[in-house]
Amino acid sequence: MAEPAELEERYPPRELPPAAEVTRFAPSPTGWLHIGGIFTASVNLDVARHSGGVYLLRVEDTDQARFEAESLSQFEMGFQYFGIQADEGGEGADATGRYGPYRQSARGDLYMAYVRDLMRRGLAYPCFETPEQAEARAARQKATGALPGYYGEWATWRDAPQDQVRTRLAAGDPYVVRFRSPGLSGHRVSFTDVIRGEITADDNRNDIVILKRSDSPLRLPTYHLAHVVDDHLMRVTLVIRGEEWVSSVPLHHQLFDALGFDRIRYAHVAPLMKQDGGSRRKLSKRKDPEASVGFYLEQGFPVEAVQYYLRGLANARLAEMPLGEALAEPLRLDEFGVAGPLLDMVKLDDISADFVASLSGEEILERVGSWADAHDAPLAAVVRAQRALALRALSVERGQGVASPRKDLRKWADFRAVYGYFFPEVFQPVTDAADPRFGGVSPDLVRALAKGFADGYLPPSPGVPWFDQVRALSASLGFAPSQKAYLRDPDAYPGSIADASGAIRVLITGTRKSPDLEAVCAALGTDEVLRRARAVG
RNA sequence: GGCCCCGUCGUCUAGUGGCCUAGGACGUCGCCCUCUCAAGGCGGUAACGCCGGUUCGAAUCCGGUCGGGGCUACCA
Repeated sequence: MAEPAELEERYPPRELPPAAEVTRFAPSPTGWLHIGGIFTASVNLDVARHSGGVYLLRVEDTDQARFEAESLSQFEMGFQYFGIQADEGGEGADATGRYGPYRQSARGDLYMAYVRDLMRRGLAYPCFETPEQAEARAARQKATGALPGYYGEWATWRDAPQDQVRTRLAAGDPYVVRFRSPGLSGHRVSFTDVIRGEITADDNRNDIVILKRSDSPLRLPTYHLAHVVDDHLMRVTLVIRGEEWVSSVPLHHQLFDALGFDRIRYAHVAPLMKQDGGSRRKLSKRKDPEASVGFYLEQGFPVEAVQYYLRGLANARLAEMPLGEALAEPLRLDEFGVAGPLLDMVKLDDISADFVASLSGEEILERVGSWADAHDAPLAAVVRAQRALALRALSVERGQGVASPRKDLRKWADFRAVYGYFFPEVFQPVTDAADPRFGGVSPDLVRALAKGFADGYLPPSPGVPWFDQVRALSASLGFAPSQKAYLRDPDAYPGSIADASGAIRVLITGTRKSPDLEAVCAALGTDEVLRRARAVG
């Protein structure tokens, strides 16, 4: 096993420009990433990139109980989708690199080297307290109003006689290793957080566990030791992590000091929140589907939209910029809000709709296609087989010369519902004249409208007011020429032009809500229009 | 309970003692456009948690209070 001095040489300081930051994102493999994780990872990446530094990914798999095997591939899918490419440690389990390994389960020897070092120097000690005893201790502390933790009179193994320790060791009794905290009760410490400024808090005086129980298959460190050892050895310069860690900083500083490492700067970012009844709470993967990165992939939210939204939450200034500019603009840590923002899916929808509306039909089709490949294979097949039709459908009220492009797509999962009827493979012809979708127009009139429309059908052509044929047909069947006219004297008409064209719309599209009928008919082609119009019996 | 952090429209926020009658964006409501939608145009709605203090003057400073969040694990 290596000595600390050798490790210093094995992992020397990086040769980087002065202002370059080495950042990292260190998720635990417990399923899909949390969307807040994507947020934090993006911030780390952004800071490293814009400072000319290095962004690395480290997998914190020290919790055997919560480990989920598929996490690693889900991480990769998530990072790939959001374009978060790590400079080091990014290629999953086999990641190699100058400062690796990048999975904590593969770094056992490193942690052990430092635990041994601390023990030799009397800064750590074995503790034979059983889980049951720990529970009893916590209960007694609670009952007597004492602060929880392993300290003072409660720290029974802190200064246990050497021979007692040796006996237990010889007997093979399981133990954990605890850090001998130098913290004094009532002692205050302060530090500067890059986002939150100066923070003063009680010093840590708890002898926390740094090495987990000796009877587990792998001898693993707790987060605290792993963080300090890893971020030092990987020569990280700025730890950007979730706010839940702020209160551990005094402890982490003690660990850095005890190990003889330089302290690292911290930036703690506020967590994404969720409205829950009258109050708010941390967005939770367990309770909130939108907390999981898998949700965004399944729904097919455009990455740019999600990133734009998230960046706007981080730096409000960026939310006021156009999307492209905001994505290129460096994030500024000192502009971060310190209170956790509510994740507003309505706002995200709005941003997404705007973004999709800025795309060309080709671009949309490209993205819908690759989304469907993974999440809706039948749709993928249709869209690829009918590329020309799909492009015609996506050119309806979209593309150059259109003043306000359609905003009916927010995410790729919407495509089937919003554009599905263009495709004969997806569309179900409406055959029943009494179908409720005709909205109160009598079956006889529906049949008359269908027949009249089909028999006299004039395909769209430039310069011809196509809709006039619908007006004429509508009028010939007694419908009012406008909604206003109808409302003035409802008894005089079977409905208005809106009802008549609505019925035709249902025949052609299966829904009362669709874009301009002429444009839809142009995209479908005459044969298909007539087939649909004649489907009703 | 202890420690830390935070408190401006429903949401994200602008605001750093007078430019604040508190601005913007999303939402929401209304009107217009209109063959239905998605949009678009125009207009409205809505906030400084509360109580004291400092000051000629406070959203901005101070104290208290209330509310919210985080941590308090052999989870990260």
